Amino acid sequence: MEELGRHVDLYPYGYDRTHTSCELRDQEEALTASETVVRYPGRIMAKRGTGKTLFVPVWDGEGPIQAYFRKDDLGEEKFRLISKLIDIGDWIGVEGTLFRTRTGELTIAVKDFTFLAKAIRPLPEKYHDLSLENKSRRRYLDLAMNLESRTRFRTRSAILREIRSFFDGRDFLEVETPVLQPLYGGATARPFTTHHNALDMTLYLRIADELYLKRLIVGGFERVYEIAKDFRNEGMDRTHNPEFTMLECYAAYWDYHDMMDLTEDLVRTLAVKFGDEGSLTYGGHEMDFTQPFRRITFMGALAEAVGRDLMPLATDEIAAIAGEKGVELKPGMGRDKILDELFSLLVEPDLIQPTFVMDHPRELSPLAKAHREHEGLVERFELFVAGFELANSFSELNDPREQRRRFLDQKALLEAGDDEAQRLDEDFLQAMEHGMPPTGGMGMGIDRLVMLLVDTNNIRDVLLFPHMRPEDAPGAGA
RNA sequence: GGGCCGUUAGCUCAGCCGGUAGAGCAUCGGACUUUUAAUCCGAGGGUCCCAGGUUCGAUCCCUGGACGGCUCACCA
Repeated sequence: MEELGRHVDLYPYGYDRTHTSCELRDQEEALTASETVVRYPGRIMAKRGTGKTLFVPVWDGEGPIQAYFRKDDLGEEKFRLISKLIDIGDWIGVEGTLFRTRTGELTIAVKDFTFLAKAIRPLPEKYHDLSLENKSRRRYLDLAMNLESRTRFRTRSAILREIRSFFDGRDFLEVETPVLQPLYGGATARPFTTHHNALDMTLYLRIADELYLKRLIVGGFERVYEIAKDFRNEGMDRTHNPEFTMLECYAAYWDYHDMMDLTEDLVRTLAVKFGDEGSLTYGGHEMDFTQPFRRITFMGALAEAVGRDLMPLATDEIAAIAGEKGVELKPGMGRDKILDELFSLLVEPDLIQPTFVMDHPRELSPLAKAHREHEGLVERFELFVAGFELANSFSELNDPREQRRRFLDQKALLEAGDDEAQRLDEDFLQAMEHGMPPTGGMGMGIDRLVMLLVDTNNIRDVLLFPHMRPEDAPGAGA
């Protein structure tokens, strides 16, 4: 290091690149014929010396190009410096002409080279994958070592770009609403809590965007969407990270049927773009998105699974059936909660092909509008794919009087000890009292969507920096 | 939060019945002028996750803790 540092600048300020690795490959013929001198920067990923020559694969953002150092070309001193002092992991720029070795590898015959950044820690070993923990904890190493990993995250980016283009093309306005909220709402979940010093007040990290986006509908924006991080203070596992990305969209004058058409259109568009002609393989399941998505009702699917219509039954009768089917009944579970558990157990696992489940029981959906025909139900749908919920949508409740009653019901649940019950948001109610047009709304979990499209069963594979406990936790070893 | 499994060199991993530890890659020294996981010769590198306990002796057995993986519960 010291010896090297005396000779050259190890951390210069830039490098004038003439070609990327892709461009070198694409323009090989012309560049080789004209013996053009190219300048190519990247990271050294291996080092193979044969005495008075040295072969060094140099990777840029897209892939490798081999650099070839030859003593006769560089001179005794420079060749010695290079072959001794460059290491795997270093960033260098090489200048020279393009040729193919006799084994057919596209290679730059190096005339000159510069360090761009000297690595003082080694890259991990290249024959085995990093452990899952190290991949997640030190994503930079995963990305440095695995082209598939880079590709997966590029795909995630492309999916988000496609979603934005989909909504932009349908006159939806992309907006940003607060992450820090004095009151959280729009979903049932425990929040992260923080504190604003100057105002000396408690603030919450949002668990959903819903109530702010609806305020915008009240304000007169007819179509809005937001792609944003939400935060939920719940357990972490293969499909849950404390912060995750959610898409929410709202359209004035729409009901949940309109929203269902939009959702189907969006998901099909993505499946066509990122799948194999509109079909996707996920966890060994083959799914076809080209056909119209199946549409079933919540109670209808349950009736089929149980063998009888549960709608007319009283709570204790439903509880008895649920108990028989293996639902773990807890005290305080209402009728709709039991139905929901029964549905999760009996119906959801079989919803592999894209399926809309419609018209849910009312209690589970405090922000959805009552069903226009069926007492006790709301106008809601969930989209299931590969057995998990991908999207959730309502004809949004826009009657402020009814909304207040629903909030009061939730408040009663809260006081009864349900710490996930929704809070009464007076400011939101006041907005709604000014009049919210009939509105359709939809939310979609983007991380799960990406998991589906890239066929992985671990959310950490689609999050660049998934949440991990600190390696050196306070109190470790105590 | 519960259950099961794991934590050993920079990385990926072996380590038998309790006797103070190994491989490959990486690193360092040497040989080699077209290599592809280059090859060949040689060397260095360890708080065996942490704290207790049992034992003449613990990487190994026991207890507790930390972190990780799978899984169940909760949730998206």
